[in-house]
Amino acid sequence: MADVSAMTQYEARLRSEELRSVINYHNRLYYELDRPEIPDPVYDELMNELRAIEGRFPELITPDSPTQRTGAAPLTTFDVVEHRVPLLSLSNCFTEAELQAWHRRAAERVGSDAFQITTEPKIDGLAIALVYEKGRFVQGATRGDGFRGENVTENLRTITTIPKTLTGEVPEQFEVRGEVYMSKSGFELMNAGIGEQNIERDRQGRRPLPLYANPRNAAAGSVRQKDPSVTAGRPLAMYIYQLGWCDGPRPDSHHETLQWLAAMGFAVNPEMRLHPGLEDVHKRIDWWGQQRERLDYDIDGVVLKLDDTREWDRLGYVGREPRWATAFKFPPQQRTTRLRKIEVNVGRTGVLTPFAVLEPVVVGGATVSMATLHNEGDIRRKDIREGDTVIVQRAGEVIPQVVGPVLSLRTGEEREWSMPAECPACGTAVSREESEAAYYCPNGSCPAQQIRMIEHFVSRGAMDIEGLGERMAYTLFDAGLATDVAAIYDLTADNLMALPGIKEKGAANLIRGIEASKQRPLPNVLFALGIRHVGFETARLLAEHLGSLEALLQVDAEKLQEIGGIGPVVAASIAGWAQRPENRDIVRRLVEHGVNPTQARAVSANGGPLEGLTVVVTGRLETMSRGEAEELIRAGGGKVGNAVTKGTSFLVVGADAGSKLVKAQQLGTRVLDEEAFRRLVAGGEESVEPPSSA
DNA sequence: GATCCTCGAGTTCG
DNA sequence: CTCGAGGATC
Repeated sequence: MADVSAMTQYEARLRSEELRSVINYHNRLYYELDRPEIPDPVYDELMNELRAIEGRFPELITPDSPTQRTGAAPLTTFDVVEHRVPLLSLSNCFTEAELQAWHRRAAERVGSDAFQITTEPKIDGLAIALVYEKGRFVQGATRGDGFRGENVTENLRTITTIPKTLTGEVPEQFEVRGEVYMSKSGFELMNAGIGEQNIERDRQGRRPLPLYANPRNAAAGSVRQKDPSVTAGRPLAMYIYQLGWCDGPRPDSHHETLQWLAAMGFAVNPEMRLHPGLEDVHKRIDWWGQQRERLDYDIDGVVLKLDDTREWDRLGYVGREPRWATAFKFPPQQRTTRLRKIEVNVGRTGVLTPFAVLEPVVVGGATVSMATLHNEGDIRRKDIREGDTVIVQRAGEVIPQVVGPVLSLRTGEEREWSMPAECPACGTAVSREESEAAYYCPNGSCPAQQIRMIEHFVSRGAMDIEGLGERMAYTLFDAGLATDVAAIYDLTADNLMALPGIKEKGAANLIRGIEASKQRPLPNVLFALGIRHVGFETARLLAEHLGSLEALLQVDAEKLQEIGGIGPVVAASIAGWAQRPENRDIVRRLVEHGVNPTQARAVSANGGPLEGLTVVVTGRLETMSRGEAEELIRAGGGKVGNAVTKGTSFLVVGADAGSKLVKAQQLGTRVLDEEAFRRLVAGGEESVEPPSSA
């Protein structure tokens, strides 16, 4: 978002005009066509910027500004329903300070800060109002613009969690409000189903059906189907969160109201809580921030309401937003920012990888300033240009990713990008194999590649040299002390102390780390050499075949192919590497320096509890590290898998598990938690537990 | 020859 | 985590 506080009035006017037209455009896509082009948080951000500008320059507010409405005009294909009491929106809080400010304002009007508050997860679905007469469901409508919505009664009748008739004593006429949503698992299944239909359609030469981007869009699209039988086939559900209007007496508190509604037969979210004060609310919000991925529905925040409904009238409204409620919004997982330029990174194999240099932006709690763009083809496909406003998200909550440009914000100043003709590190002309996606720097002595090679050599899983990381690798290379990986073993304490920032102790530590690395197992050493196509797995196979480091100098491409898992390409790569004089020299010097790989422990013959099983680990484990878990699997005679496939025996799942867990559920793969996994490894689950074990 | 699976390589932030 | 590509398998 642009810095509004620094804008001149003239800039603000231009920007607000631009934002208004962009937002109106997206409103139309979203509300009328149900085909949003940008994700909700991005839309929210545009709205926030416009609000910020209008807040600072109120004279710029126009009657047609999207901030002056709560939605868009309803679709014409459904009958219009006038809401007897409008469905308004909630104010938002993004920080603790904003939340406290809301609480303080409420406390002033209540005359005390000792009031109870309810919280419930804010489900990302669509708001719906249901009208009941004499205990029967008679009408359901979307929120629309808050005053008038669409009559979608027939479609809502197909949702099983919406009661058609109520039980017990109920008011003559009343309205309830809630959220219609689609579960995450239901959404995955539905999209998978559409995917299968599309394969069939493709065979028949028909156009594919559109996939829904997320559960929210899927829910909205499903409720607004012309044919109720289509809606009936969609996995929709509804939670009621409020009593609208009511002909008759109603409870004096929000939590009692919800209990009352639940007794009538409505589905009420079981996660609703009553809190004595704001401190307790904070705890619940923090908890939700941690746990929200575990829910089977998307939430984008937590809704707070004063529990005492008699206060609601006294507190009233600010504009369109009630003072007695607010929504605490979680930091968005997607944001927009400006893509300043595209630069190129050189990998250890010479692969050139473009990455985006971004205007720093906070996404999901971390400041993102760079993101990989994979390769030139990907940039073309997504039509990403330098200067674009782009949507950034964190894949799997961690790795920043550029989703794509916001086309509607193009100014015409953006520049298309293509791979430079020369390597940015050494200036050598780049090349690309016809069939491959990546460009390479063909210069083996390119400094960037050499540094990456050293980083790889010393990294965890390879020689694992303590005290030698990315930074030190650069320092050594820069000082001419690490011309190749074998040169590391020529280092002396005196050499090191001549370098800036290294004193006696640091030098001694590093020398000790280098010394210790000489005893790494053979697979690690082979992996460390950085031979193309030889990752850790292939290095293990190779180690079993070779038996020693020296044997690498005698390899033969034909022989290598006899090893299961090694084909012609990998064999040629290994043999080619071993043939080159500079590589032979490295191996010889390593051996001379006493790099004496201990042979890999023979794969435990049999009898292990995991014999013949492939195990995949995902999520954050509580009592062991990822590496320890993998060690346990191997020790038990099992194989460590990277991805969940139908060959996977079971999945060990920790906290915040992501796509792997979803995949396992789809495939019906057995899922174990840490506890069960430990039991299995410890002695097999069938084994009889001795009575003494507690 | 097509398809499924596994592996390799590059990836960001704190 | 994601993509691309190599290897195994039918």
